[in-house]
Amino acid sequence: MQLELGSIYRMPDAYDQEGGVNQEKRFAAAVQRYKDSAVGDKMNPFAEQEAWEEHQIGKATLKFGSKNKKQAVDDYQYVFEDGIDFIKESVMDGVQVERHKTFFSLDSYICCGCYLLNAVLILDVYSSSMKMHWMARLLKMLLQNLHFKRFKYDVFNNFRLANFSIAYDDRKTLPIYPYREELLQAVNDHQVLVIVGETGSGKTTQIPQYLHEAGYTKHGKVGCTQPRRVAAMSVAARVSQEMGVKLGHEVGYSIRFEDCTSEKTILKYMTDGMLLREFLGEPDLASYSVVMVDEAHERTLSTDILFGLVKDISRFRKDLKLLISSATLDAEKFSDYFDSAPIFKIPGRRFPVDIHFTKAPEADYIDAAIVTVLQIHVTQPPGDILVFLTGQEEIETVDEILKHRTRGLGTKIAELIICPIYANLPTELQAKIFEPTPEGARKVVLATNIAETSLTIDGIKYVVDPGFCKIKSYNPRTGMESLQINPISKASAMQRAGRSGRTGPGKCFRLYTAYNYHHDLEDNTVPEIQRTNLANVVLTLKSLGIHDLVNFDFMDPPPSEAILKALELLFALSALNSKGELTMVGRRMAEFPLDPMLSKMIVASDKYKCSDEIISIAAMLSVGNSIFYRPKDKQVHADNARLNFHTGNVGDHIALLNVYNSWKETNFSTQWCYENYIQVRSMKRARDIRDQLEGLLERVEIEITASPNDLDAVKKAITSGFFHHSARLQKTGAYKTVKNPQTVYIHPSSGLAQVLPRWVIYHELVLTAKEYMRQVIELKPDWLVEIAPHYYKLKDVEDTGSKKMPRGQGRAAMD
DNA sequence: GAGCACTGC
Repeated sequence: MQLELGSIYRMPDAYDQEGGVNQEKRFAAAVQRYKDSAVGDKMNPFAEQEAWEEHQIGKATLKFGSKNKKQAVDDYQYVFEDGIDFIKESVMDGVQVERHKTFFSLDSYICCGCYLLNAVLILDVYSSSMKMHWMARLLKMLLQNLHFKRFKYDVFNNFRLANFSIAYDDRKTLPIYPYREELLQAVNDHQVLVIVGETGSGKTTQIPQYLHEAGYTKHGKVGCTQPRRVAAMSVAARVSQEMGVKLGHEVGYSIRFEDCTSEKTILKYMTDGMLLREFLGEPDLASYSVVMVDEAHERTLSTDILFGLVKDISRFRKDLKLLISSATLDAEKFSDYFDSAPIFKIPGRRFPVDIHFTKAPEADYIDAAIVTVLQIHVTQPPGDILVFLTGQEEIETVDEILKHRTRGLGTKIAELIICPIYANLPTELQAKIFEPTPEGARKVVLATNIAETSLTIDGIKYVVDPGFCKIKSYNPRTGMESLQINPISKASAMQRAGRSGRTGPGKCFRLYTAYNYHHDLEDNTVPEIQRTNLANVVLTLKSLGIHDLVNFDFMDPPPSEAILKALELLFALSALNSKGELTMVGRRMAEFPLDPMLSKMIVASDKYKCSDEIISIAAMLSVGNSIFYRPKDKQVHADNARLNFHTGNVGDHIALLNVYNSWKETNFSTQWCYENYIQVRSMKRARDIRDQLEGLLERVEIEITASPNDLDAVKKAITSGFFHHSARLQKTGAYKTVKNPQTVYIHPSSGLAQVLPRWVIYHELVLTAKEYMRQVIELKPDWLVEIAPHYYKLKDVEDTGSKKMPRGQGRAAMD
C-alpha cells in the first residue's frame, strides 16, 4: 500500500501553523526517500487508524441488541476442539479519543521509519508539529529499543530543538488543559484536593507547571511523588523540556543514588520513598508549598506513610497545599481520609476495550491461557497479545508449550513470536519485547505483574488475564514471609484490561466468569502496609518523633500485632529504650535505608572492626535473592559456580562477601559475572548500595575498618543484628528456632544445606514448599549470651541434645 | 535437594 501523503497533512493537529510551508517541503523529501526504499510499500502505518475508524463506524450502526450478540459469537468460532467459550460482557469506554489516534499511528510509523530509513530526517519533519507528549513517548520507545541505540544522539538533538518553538502550544492539547482555571481555583479554595486523572490526562506533567505559573513556587517548591524511579526521571525530563529549562535547574528529580536538583529547583519530581527520607531532615516540609502525591491508588508502603505525615503537618501548616492524585475506583476513600476533601475529575485518553469472560470456570488457567492465545491468533485481526502469568516458572512452561503446539501446526498459521518478560530476566533478553513485530507475524508477551504498572508495551491489542498473581504476605506471629498465588482484585483486573487499549481499541479475555469477577474478587488489593514487616516503618516514624504508633492516623491501619512485633524487635536491638524512645543506637540505625536488623549489624560492626566487610554483606543481602542466575538448562554449572564462593563452609553471608570481593578484584567486570552465573544488574545495584552505605558510615561516625582474616568478627557483627534469628539442629535434621520455637529447614540453595551445623543464624524465613531459612551462617551458641544477654540466658543455649545427634552431622567447619 | 510477584530508601 502506498503512503498517503494527504492523510497526514490534512490533519489539523499535525499542522504547524507558522512552519507549514517549509515543513511541507521537508516532509515531501522525506516521503520520497521512503517511497524509494525497497521496503516502503510493505508497511501501512495507518492500518491501525483505519481499523479504528472502521470500528467506530461499526459501533454507530450496530449499537447493542441481538445483532451485536451474534457478532460476538461469530468472532469466537472454535478453531480447536477444546476451545474456550467467551462472552462479551462489557466495554471499558475510551475517553476523548477523537484526534489523538493520529499520533498513535504517527509514532508507530516513525518507529518503523527510524528503523528502516533515517531517524534524523523523519523526526526533523515531524518535530515541530508533533505533540510533545508523543515525542516523549517516541523517544522513550526508541531508547528502550536496542535497534535504535545508534540514533539516540540525533533524535535527542532534534527533540531538544523542537521543543523551544512548540512547547507551549502543545500543552494546550492535553485533556487537562480545559480544566486549568477551574483546577487552580480549587487549589486556591481548598488545602487538600483529591484529583482523579485517568492515564494520559497530563496531570503529572501539567499540574505542577500550572501551579508554578500561578505563583505557588514563589514561596517554596512544588514536590510531586511517584512510586517508581523511572517515572520520576522521565516526567521531570519531559517537564523541563516543556518549560525550556535544563533538567536539574528549575525542574529536577530526586531518586536514590541520584539527586538531579539544585538550589534553583522549584518543580521537584521524586520517588515516594525519597520524600519520606526528606521528612527526616525537614519534619514540616518547610521548603515546599505544594506536595502532590501521584499514583496514590497504588498504595505503596511509602505512599501510605506519607499520607499520615502530610495529613498531620497540614493541620499546622495551613499554607501547604496537598494534592492526592488517584485512579477512579477509590477516590472517595481518599477524600474521606482527608476530611472530605473535594474530588476533582479529569478525563483521560484511552481507547475502548471489550471485556470478555469465560462462560464456565476454567480448571487449569495455564492451559486455558494457552488455548486462548492460539484462539486469538487464529481468529482475530492483527495485534499483539499480552498474557499475565504469576512467575518465571509459569512463563517458562507456557513458553515451551506454546512453541510446541505452534510447531505442530506448521505453516497453517501465521508466525507467533513468544517474548517472556519478568523483572529477573537479564536486561538484554528483556529488550526483545520492544522490537517491532514483523509484518504477518504476531507477538505474544508472557509477562508477570511487571507489565501491569511498571512497563508499557506498544502494539498490544489483546490481553489474556487468568486472574492470578503472586503476593507477598507477612505473618507477624511467626515472622515468616510467604509468596503465594492469589486471585487479583477488580482494580487490578481493570488495570490489566486497560493495557490493551493504549494504541487502539482492544480486547481483554478474562479466564474466569463474570460471576467470579463480581462476587469473588476484592475491589482493591490489600495495601502493602497491611501485609509487610513493619520494623523499618516503625523505626522511621519513631525517628520522626511519632510515639503513639497504634493510634497513628493510617488510612488502612496495619494489624496491631505487626506494630507490636516491630516495637519488640526494635527494643531487642536496643534501638528503643523501655519507654519506647529512640536510643542513640536507634538514631544511628535510622540513618540507613535498610531493614533495622541490617542497620544494627552495621552499627555493631564498629565494635568488631569489620565495617568494610559488613557493608558489603548488607548491600548484597538487601539486593535480595536475584544475585545468582540459574537458567533451566544450565542448573548444574550455575550451582557449581555458586559453591565456589563457599569453600570452607563459611556460610552464605560470607559467600556473598566473597562474590562481591571477587567481582571487585576483576574491576567490576561484566564478563566475570557471566562466567560465574551472576546477574550483572544485581551486582551493580549492590555496588551502588554499598557506596551509599559507605557514605552514611561517615555520617554516623563509624570508621571503615577491615578484618580480612577474622571471619568470627564478621559473624559476630552479623549475630548482633540477627541474634533472634537463631535456630538449633534437631535429631531429625530439621531445625528449631530458639525463641518462639518452630520447625524450619535450611534452604537447599544454601551452601550449608549439606553441612547442617548445630547452631545457625538465618537472614530470613520464607514459606514456600516448607518453612525455609534463606542465607544461613554457623554460630557458636555462647555468642548469643555474649552479644544479647538481655535476650538469651545460658539455659537457652545449653547443648543438651548434642550426644544424640546423628553421626556426621552438626560437625561443621567451626569445630 | 528446591524454586525467587513487584517496587522503594
